[in-house]
Formats: sequence, C-alpha cells, structure tokens
Amino acid sequence: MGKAEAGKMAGKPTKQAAKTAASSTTAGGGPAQERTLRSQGKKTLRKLLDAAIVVFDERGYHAARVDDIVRVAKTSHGTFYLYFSSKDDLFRALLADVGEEMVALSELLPPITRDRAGYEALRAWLQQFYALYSRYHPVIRAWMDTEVNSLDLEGLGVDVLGGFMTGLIKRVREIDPPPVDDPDTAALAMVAMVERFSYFAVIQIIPVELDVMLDTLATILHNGLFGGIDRR
Amino acid sequence: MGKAEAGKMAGKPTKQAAKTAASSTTAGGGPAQERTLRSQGKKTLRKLLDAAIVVFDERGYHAARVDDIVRVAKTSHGTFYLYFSSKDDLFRALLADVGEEMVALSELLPPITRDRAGYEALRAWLQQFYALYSRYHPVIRAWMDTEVNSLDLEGLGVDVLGGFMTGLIKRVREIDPPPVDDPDTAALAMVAMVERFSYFAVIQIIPVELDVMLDTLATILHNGLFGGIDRR
Amino acid sequence: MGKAEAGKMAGKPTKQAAKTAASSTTAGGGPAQERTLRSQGKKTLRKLLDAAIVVFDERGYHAARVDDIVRVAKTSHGTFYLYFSSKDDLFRALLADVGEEMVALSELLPPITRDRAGYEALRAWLQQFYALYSRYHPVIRAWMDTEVNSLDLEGLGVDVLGGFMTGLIKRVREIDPPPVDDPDTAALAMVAMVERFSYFAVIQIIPVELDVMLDTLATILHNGLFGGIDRR
Amino acid sequence: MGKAEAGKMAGKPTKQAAKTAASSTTAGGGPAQERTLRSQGKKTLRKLLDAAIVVFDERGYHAARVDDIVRVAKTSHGTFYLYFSSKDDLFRALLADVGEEMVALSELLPPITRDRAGYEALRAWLQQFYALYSRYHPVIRAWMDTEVNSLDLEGLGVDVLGGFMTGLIKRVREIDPPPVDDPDTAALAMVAMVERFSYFAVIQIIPVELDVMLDTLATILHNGLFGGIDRR
DNA sequence: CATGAATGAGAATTCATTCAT
DNA sequence: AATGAATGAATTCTCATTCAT
Repeated sequence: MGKAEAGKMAGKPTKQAAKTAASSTTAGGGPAQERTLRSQGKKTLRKLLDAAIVVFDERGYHAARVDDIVRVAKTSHGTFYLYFSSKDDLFRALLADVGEEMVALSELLPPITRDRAGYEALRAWLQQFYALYSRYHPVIRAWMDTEVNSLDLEGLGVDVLGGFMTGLIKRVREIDPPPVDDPDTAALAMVAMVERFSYFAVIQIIPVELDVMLDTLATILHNGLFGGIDRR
Repeated sequence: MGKAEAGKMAGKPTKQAAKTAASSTTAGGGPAQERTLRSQGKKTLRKLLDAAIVVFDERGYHAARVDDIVRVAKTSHGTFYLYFSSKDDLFRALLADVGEEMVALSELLPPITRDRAGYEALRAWLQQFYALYSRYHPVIRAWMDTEVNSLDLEGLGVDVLGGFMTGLIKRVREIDPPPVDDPDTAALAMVAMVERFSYFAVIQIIPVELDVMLDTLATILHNGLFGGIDRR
Repeated sequence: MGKAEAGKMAGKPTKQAAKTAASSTTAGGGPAQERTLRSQGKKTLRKLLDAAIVVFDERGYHAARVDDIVRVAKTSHGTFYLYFSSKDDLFRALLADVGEEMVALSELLPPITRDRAGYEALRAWLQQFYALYSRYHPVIRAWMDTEVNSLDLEGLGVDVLGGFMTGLIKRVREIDPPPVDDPDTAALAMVAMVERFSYFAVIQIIPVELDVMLDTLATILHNGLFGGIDRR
Repeated sequence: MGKAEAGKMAGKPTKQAAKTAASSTTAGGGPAQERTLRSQGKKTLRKLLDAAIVVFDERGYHAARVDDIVRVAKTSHGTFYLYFSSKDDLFRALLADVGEEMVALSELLPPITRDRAGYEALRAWLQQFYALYSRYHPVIRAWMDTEVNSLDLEGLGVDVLGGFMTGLIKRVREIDPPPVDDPDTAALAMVAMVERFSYFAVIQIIPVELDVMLDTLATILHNGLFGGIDRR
C-alpha cells in the first residue's frame, strides 16, 4: 500500500527515538544537511519545531507565517533558514516524525476479538491514538489537506497513511467471519471515523468527554466489525 | 493510489452540477448587498460560483487566487468584486448553499430500523450524501479546515454542522435499546466517519468503488448502531 | 493677476445666472457639449452637481468616488458620463460656478472707511462671503488643494483667486494712509484669514457662533488695516 | 504667478531639513510597534520619512504612492511595510513630529506688548513659524485636509491644533484692554491667517518676499490686536 | 435619456527567502 | 551560530471609464 518512492528523504538525518513527541524531534534537513548539531543547535531546532506546531495549531499551516514561528520560538528569520531550507522543509520534518509514530502505533493494535477483551483492547488503543492525535493534530490536519500534498509531500504523506493502515487492515482481515466484503475499505472507514472524530474532539466542535468519546467510538467500531445482525 | 486515477467515482463537480448549486444561492452577498441582479447579472454570479468550485477543487481554497477564478469564469477582476467583496465572501456564499442542502438532506434521513429495510434506507441515504459531498467537497473541505479558525462564519445564519446533526441525532435517539450511552456523540461519530470517508473517496486516496464504499459504510454503521454484541 | 490662458474652457456653455448657487448651475461640459438639455436633462444635471457637492463635503474631492456621486444623485454611472466627460470635468463645472460668484462678491466689497460705517460694511460683506463659502466649501477646499490644481485647473483656479483678489486689492489701496507697505500682500493676508477661518468655522473645528466670528474677523481686519498704533 | 518660480523663499524641505524632523520622531510606529531599531534601522526609517515629505510635496498626500516614496528613499516596498503599516501610518508618524514642534513653538510666543518690542517679538515668532511651516507644509496641508475626514488621528495623543492654540490664546488673553470679545476666537483667527498665508507663500501662489510677508502679517496682527480705533 | 454590467490598469500589501554583520 | 534588515514577486482590491441594451 505504501508508495515505493519513499526514501526521497534519504540523506537527511533520521530520527532515532521518537518517544517524546515534538520535544524529541531531531530531523533537521536544513540547507546544509550535513551540519552536526551541538547541544545549542539541537535546542534551537527543537524550539523551532515546537513553535511550528503551536503556530500551525493557532492559524493552520497555510496561514502560518515563518515570522510567527520565529517569534514563538524566540529566534530570528535568519536562524530559521539555518535549520530548514523552507517552510515546507520544516513541515516535512514534522510529518516524518508523525508518520513514524503513527506507523509504530498501528503496529501496536492488538488482534481484536469478539469478547470484552477485544473491546477493551480496541478502546485502549483508541486512547493512545487520540493522545498522539491531540499532540500532532495541526500537522496531521495540514497533511490531510491535499493542498499541501501538492508540494511533493505525496511520496511522504501517502506513505504515512499507507503504513498506518497496513497495521489496521491486518487486524480486520483476521476477523472471522469477515464482517464486510472488503477489509481494506473497512479499515479505511475506521481510520476515517477515528481521525475525524478525534479532530472534532480536539477542536471541541462540540464538547465531548474523553471517556464518552472512547466508549462511543469503541462501541460503534466493535459492533460494526462483529455485529452479525439479523436483517429481515 | 495516486490522485491520477481520480474520476472513477462520482467525479468532480461539473458545470452542470455546480449550476444547480449556484441557482439555489440566496444572495450574491456582493460588497453592497443591495444590488439587485438582472438576468445577466445572475448569469455572471453563477459563472463565478461555478468557477470557484472548480478552482477550489483544483488548487484548494487557500491556494486559489481570485485571478484563477476569474479566468475560469471568463470574466474580469473588477467583475469579481462587483459580486463579492472578497474571496472569503464568495466562500461564505458557497457555504450557505452547502449548508442549506446539507440540512435538507439530514431531514431526509428516515427512521433506521433493525431490519433489512433500515439498512437499505441508510445505504440509500448515504448515497445521497455522497452525491452532495462529491459536488461540494472543495467547499466542505475548506469549511472543515476553517470552522474554528479565522473566518467569521457565524453570520451565516445557519449553524451548518449543528443543523445537519440535529436530523441524525433524532434518528439515533429513536433506536431502542440505545446502542450507546450518548446519542449525540454517536451521531457525531457517524458524521465523522461518513464525511471523512467521503473525502478519502473523492480524492481517491485509495481507489474505492462506490458500491463497495456504500456497502461498507452502511454495514459498519448499521452494525454499530444495532449490534448488541455479547462481550464476555 | 489672472492667468492669460483662461478661456481654455471656451466652447462650453457658460452660465447665465448664478444667483441660486448649486441649484442654478447650468454649466454642462459633457462629452457632447452641444447637447441641448431639455428640462429632464437639466434636472439630472442639477442632481449630479448637487450630489457632487454633498459627496465632496463628506469625503473630500479625492476620496469621492463617481459611484458615491451617482448613488446620492440616484442615477447611474452611464448617466454621469452623459453629462460629464470625467470627474475632473464635473469639478471644473462646479469651480466655474464658484469662481463666478466669488468674483461677483469681490466686486460687492464697498470702500472701507475708518468709521463705524466702514466697519459695518466690512462685517456685512464678510457675512456674505461666509454664506457663499459655507455653500461651496467642499469645492473651494479641493480647489485650494494644489493636488487638484495639477490637472490643468490652474488656468481656471488661479484666475478665480486672482479675480477675487483684484476687488480686495482695490479697496486696500484706497486706504490712506496705507496701513502697510504692500497692499497686494495685505489683501492676500486678508483672504488667507477669511478663507481659512471660514473653513475652521464650517467644519466646526472649534465651535464658533456666527456673530462672534463676524465680530472678531471684522474687528481684527478693521483694526489691522487702520490701526495706526504708536509703537515706541 | 505659476508654481514655477517656487524656491524664491524658504524653499522646499531639503533632506537636510527633513532629517532634523525625522530625528525627532519618537517611534516609527511600524506594524508591530515592538520593533527595536538598531542604527541601520534608524537610518532607513529616516530615509523613508524624508522621502515621504519630498513626495508629499511633489504630488500631495493623496496622489503620493508608496511606490514613489520607496523610490525616493531608494529602498523597497517590503522595507516600507517593515517600518509602517500603511501610508496613513507614516503620515501619522510625520504628524506627530509636526505636532510636537508646533506645540513647542507655540510655547515660545512671548507676551505681546503694544510697543515696538511687542511688534518685533511677534514678527520674530512669525518668522520661526514660517520656517517650521515651510519645512513641513506638505504634512500640515494634508493634515488640515484630513482633520475632520477619514483618518483616525485621535490616537495621536496630541491634539495638535489644540495644543498649538493654547499658547496663543494665553497671549491674547493677556492683552489689556481686550481687543475683541472672545480671545479664543481671536487666536483662531490668528492661526487661520498665519497658516493660510504661509501656505500661499510656500506654494508661491503669488510671489511674496519673506520680509514683506512678515512685515505685513505682523502689522495686521499687531494692529488687529491693539488698534483701538475710533469708529464714529 | 437612462441604466446595470463589465473592464483593467493601478495601487496597496504580504511574506518567504536572502543578505550583511 | 545568530540576528536584524532588506527584498520583490505575487496577490488582493479599487475605481474611473466604457459598453450593450
């Protein structure tokens, strides 16, 4: 499902440990990729990435100005371009982080069983997803937006989604009897629901309690996947 | 997987489709709302609205330049500002249309029963939704992106999402026994899944056949709402 | 004092009677100068000129849009250009009116004597000036503004001032002994004071009663011209 | 009589003169007031302010395009907006300078006595006023035109005209016996005459020698304020 | 005579990116 | 490694004037 042309980013320093989200980001990709960052430099890089998330959150990717990011990061324009070759470049760095974490998360999804344990496992996983989502939602949103994709992010973006879905599809396929004809489509539907609901929850389009949200999502999904209803 | 295969399904809004849209426009919302339009004026207004949908589709709302819209509509800059005070203003006009249609559609959702008829009714309704969505998706997408941010859409008179959900919530509440604790949240989850899946389908992020998509969505939703699973 | 190149406007219909200010204006100068106006046309012409004064008053000449004038006059853009070849053209028409009235007024200034009668005559004349000024001040202001003069109004504008001052200078010269070395300069100073004070009064920069204003102006001027003060 | 002979008197503000002006500018008032300027920044700010005066002089405030200012200042559009948020903003900055200097000047007006010393003091002060006026006349003119209209100059902190007049009113009040009933009105008349005459002189609407002008103004004013004429 | 619609050159403004220190 | 300043292409918006009916 992933696109073969992944690897475009080869050459750039890859992340080693992505446990601590934004604060651990190391992906640089600045104009001089080879630059080795000292602790000072790493701090500045982190400041910029964190600031970008904040600004993307406030104004969205398009409306975010380099100026805003730089102001929030308490640094200068010049410095920005010391670390990133462009606004897009920074975005790509962020997206690489998110992608990695999302794929890792998708692999954490346990087999989903029909019983209470399966339900609970699903719910627990959703909670993790939501945690990730709420941290990175400005990036994820921008990424979902095709407008951004235009700028060669396809190679990266689609890959992320692909990788993420691979994990889910595997689990849906395991379900027996198959609840739907096409597990791939079902997995996509799951992703759609979870992603968008998370979005609604994050932006508080309607106030929702975390617990209620998780219960509802888990119930609908679990029922949806296992509910062999008698339709007569 | 790429965007190239697009067109498989409902396709992009054609002038034809958009025309219907435009014709339902209540008012142009020109700089000075008082302008009364004669037949020629109405034609131009329609041309602009149609062109905007086309351009929003091609480049997205943010990237769309007034210049593009004007070129597609085969008219001039000056004329644009004769009908709309800004790109945002045009967007609002379009959104008002969508909102109206979406609310109308939500009211068409029949009671959902546990039997085959309920399933079929749900599926039929989803098909209608998708038709509407594929016509207006550039607008809906931009709106979703916008909702909280920037634009003052308040003045729209219609709380689009709210109006849309009211209809759904009513149906979810009718279900007995209640599948979930909070019908409102469930309705929101439905909307989330349907909206985002439609988006994935429209942009062809992954190739999906219309029938498969409707089957899958309808199944998951129907099961989700009625499937009283034995979780032990 | 007037510029020889006056007469540039020759060929345009000149006014016959300018007694009733704006409402009597007949100067057309439209694209087709020869057009003979029926009563309908005269009414429209008048509406436009009156509207222009109103709009110039509200927004000033530069900020005044043809659109504003046309709206106030309750007519259309097309009609505007039926009567005037441009915004400047309309302005010139207005200015011709003002100029004529101002010259006529300057000729009405009686000889100024040292006694009470001279003072009263001066005061009465100032009152007339103020009446004229307050009617036409938007036009006079714009005219005083060199920015406008740029557009070939010089021939007209300077002439007006010149004609106006000729009358005053005559009276200042009659004063014996001469209060100042240069009567021309003194006349210009008078004009300056009266014009600008009228402006302040009209725009109510500071609230001033008409009577107080006339008393003050007349006193300062009368004293200024006759006061042989003992400066030791 | 035309503008061509301009330069006879004080002349147009030279870079030199304008420099003085700029250097008294309290703050640039850039888009984000918080910008702290280093020496280079200050130089550019000054260049822009100087250029603006030059251009306002040549074309007037309304006709002046940012483009012109930028060209004269030998800098770029972008830079302009680095220092000012708009043409109006620049104007306000300039006006603040003028206002400050005008108030300062008004405080320099000495008590006016009936004797020769009083006359000379008045004349000397008028000369200072004219120097200030000829330096800033493009700004003052635009301001007079603007005062009531459009621009929100309120925020200026200084009620320029008001501040200026306060000084004059004080002196007029000291005169005994009072030459006129209302000293405030008399002061306003003084201002009117002096301001407008200066304008006429600066634009050389009629050629006037500086000395003659000062003699005339001083004489009329002095007589006007002290001349107890026997009007019978 | 009158009108609503259309036009497009011109002006203002923004902001990603580069430069000089 | 960092910074403030500068740049200018790209874009939005305005409005006097012309056009078609």
